[in-house]
Amino acid sequence: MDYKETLNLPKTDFPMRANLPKREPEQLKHWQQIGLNDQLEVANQGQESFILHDGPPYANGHLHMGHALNKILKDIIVKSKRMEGFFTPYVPGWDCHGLPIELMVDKKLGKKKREMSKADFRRQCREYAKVWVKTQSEEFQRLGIFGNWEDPYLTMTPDYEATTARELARLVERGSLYKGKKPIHWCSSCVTALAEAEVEYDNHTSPSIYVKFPYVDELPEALSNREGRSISFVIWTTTPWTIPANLGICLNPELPYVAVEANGELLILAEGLYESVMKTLGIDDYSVVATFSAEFFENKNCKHPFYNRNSLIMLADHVTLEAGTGCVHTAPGHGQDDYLVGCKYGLEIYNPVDDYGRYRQDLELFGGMKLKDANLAVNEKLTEVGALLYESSVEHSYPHCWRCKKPIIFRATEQWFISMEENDLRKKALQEIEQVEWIPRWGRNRIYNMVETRPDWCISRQRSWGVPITIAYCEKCGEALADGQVMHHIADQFEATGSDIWFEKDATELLPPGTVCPDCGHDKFTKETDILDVWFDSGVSHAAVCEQRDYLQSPADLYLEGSDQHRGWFHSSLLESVGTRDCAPYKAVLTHGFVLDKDGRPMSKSMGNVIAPEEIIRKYGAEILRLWVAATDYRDDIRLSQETLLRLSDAYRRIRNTARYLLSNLAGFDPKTDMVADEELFELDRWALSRLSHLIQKVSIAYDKYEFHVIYHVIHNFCAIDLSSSYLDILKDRIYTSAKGSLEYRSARSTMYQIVDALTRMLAPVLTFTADEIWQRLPGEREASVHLAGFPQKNSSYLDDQLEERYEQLQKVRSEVSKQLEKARADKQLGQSLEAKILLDVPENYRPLLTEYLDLLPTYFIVSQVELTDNLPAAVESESIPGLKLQVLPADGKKCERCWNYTTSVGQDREHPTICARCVDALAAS
RNA sequence: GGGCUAGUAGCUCAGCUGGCUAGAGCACACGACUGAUAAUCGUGAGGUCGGAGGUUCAAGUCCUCCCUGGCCCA
Repeated sequence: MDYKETLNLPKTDFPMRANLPKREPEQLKHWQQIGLNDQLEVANQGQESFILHDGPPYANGHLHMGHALNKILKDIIVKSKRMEGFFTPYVPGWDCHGLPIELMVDKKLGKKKREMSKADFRRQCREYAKVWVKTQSEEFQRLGIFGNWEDPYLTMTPDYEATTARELARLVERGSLYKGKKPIHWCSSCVTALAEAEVEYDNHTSPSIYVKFPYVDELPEALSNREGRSISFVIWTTTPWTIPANLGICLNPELPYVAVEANGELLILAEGLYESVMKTLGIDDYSVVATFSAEFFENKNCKHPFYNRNSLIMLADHVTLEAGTGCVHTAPGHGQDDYLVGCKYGLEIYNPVDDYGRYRQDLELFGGMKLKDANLAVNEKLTEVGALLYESSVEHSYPHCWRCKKPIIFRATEQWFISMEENDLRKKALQEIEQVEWIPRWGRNRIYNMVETRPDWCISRQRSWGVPITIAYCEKCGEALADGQVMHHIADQFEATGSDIWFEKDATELLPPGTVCPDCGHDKFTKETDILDVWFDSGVSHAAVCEQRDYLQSPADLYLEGSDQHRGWFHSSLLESVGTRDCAPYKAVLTHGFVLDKDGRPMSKSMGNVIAPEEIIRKYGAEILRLWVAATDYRDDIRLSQETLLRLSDAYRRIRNTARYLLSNLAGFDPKTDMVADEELFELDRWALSRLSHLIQKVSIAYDKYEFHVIYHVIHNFCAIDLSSSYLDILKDRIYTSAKGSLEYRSARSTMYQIVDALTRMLAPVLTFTADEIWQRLPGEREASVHLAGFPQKNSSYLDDQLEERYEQLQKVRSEVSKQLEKARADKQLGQSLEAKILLDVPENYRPLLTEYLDLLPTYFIVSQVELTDNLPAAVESESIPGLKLQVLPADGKKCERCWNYTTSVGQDREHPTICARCVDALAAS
């Protein structure tokens, strides 16, 4: 007789190999057929909601790992919150305006653009953005991310643009908006102002010149005897073209300065620098004739080297001894520090440079000249007037345009600003930062420091693809009509057709009928041509999305983006919301780090170290990508390498196989009729359920704290240790050999059923595909998808610390037994552990426990017999359990053909002479 | 240069307020099984905890400096 046929061997059609790249698309299709997404969006409606507001990715290009990381994290959170019982609608969004799209379209259109109206050009941009929204949407969905993909938010839709314009109007109503002249990064090639984020620093070779500014004011006492002699301040600069805009010289109030006599004239520079400067200038013969503090010179004047005007001497902290002369050339229209100190001393924010990088026509000496040629011309002029002391070149880090890569300039132009001080915006924003929960905690400091010191927000962009700044100018007097009501009137028109209307109609049509200039009463207007900074667009999403959709709410429960968004979206959203509503748009902000390669370097095309999500999906499946997100502590930067992916595939297989094995032992199991009552469960099974309950607790806490890597480790360890190498291994004998109707069989199956059911639920937010695949094979009546189900019950009645404690002790002994078995195996004494009998000499502290569990020990150790004895001549003493001695002997009796245990009962039954008594009983019972 | 942040075995992570020979899983090596089988089980070998000082009876854990990275700014 083939007794194998009488065993309850594992049986399942759940495949061992996942073949995820092929299976996942099928599952996605199935979900679509059953309308899963729609069901999820309304699941738990009426319950407490949890709103994770999506930060919009930019609608350009395929997804990279950063996108994948971000959206998968969000997805895990949304799924877990939903399974906890929250109502969790999730509306994905896209950032659609802005320079990068504009430049891409620009490039695509080429010369055609010249014949195009602004409105037509914008339509092209809109189409371009649409294509990428669709592409990225598909790519996100391929990752198993659930959400309202049918109705996402786009910053370019009419309703959204209307909100954007309204939000601007609200700021105007609050008096936060002003037009100012300020030096900003300016790309003469792209003819646009650049945001700081649009500036890249790269090496650049610039001229390096030392220039004399003749001092024309009262002399300090130390030099009073030099009356009538030539005295000059020496400045150093790498931008000769800014000399025509020079209005002053800055000295550091803390530093001593010296007058150096050389070649019959006096030069003034910082004491800490004069020696090196003299060396540079090639002057050997010089002497210091006086030393004095900078204070004396404050508000005194030099003369501009070639213009008939003064250059004011000022004091400022930004002057250092790191380079130059300690006397800093100051052009308030061409530098940030220059601007600030210029404001302080009441200088004009003077900018003689036009949009195209040329001096204005009216500039004396250089009018109309391109800046390219200006450095040379200025140097010539300086030489001519005898002011140029030295000229060379220097390579240094210099700002470049992020798009065209050309060097940019700093130049003051008229711009619209949101004031940080008006309405106490800065102060209120800082207060609101304190109200928000920042995860990790240091995020608070990061954004706080930025808000504390940031300048006013320049929202003007001299571009086409964006929401217009809806301000008109009186044609007659030029006064700006920045009126909240008027702007709301315009915004209302955006609601229907979008902001394109601003570029299609003229001012009279757009403004409320009868609008006249409040200043001069004139009724003809021109439109502002600047558009809004895209950060303003996305910054209003709390108003355009969370407030507009009745199933959402603002402030949102959570914003979740990369840590760069402390300066980006978290920042702009905060300022916009505080500026209009006096409160932060989020209750909590979670940040993740950046995806780096195996060496901790950023991934970049030029480095050739990029791993694309698409590649991972194709090779391993989206599930492995999701597992990677879950397995790593994302609060810091996270690395991604091929090895990591291989390791994760292994881990995935481990989890999958554990589930598969559990399923395979549940064939034909019906929880309705086969479940064993808790009090009837075998002790080992109760142990397993206690372990499971602990796991559920840990996982629940980890989901709550967004610590997914803990979930991964804890579940993986549970599968590998508690289940695979312990519980399931020990259980094999029982589950395979016992009679189907027996309590021992049903107890084991009831337990495995609970375990696999709970595991599947806990895994669902992470292993979205696999969890549902398991779910479909689970016995019992259940929801159509695991994603419609809840997390496992936290059944604390299974928790039994004392039981676990006892089994922990047993486990220690088991481990010692394994070691001895291994030695016996190495000595070729045995193969299968069932061939062994174990003799134990147990120390006092273990004796009561092992005596109590003596009957279980063979099962627990997976050997045929265990005996406790103090007579062990050939025993080995354990290293980790003092006093424990073990000896491995061949098992008594014969091997049972059915259960493979060795026992003396084999041969006793006449009908079944090759099997043991226990198996005979089992056969009789089935 | 500034703000924030990180550096524990090949990989991913534990190590709380300083306290027993620094842990886990995976990978690796070796072995067993062939009734989880492109599985499963066991055993083993891997770390001067980025480096150097210091505080302490005692430091991966506290302090200082340095090195190497990351994000954001200048």
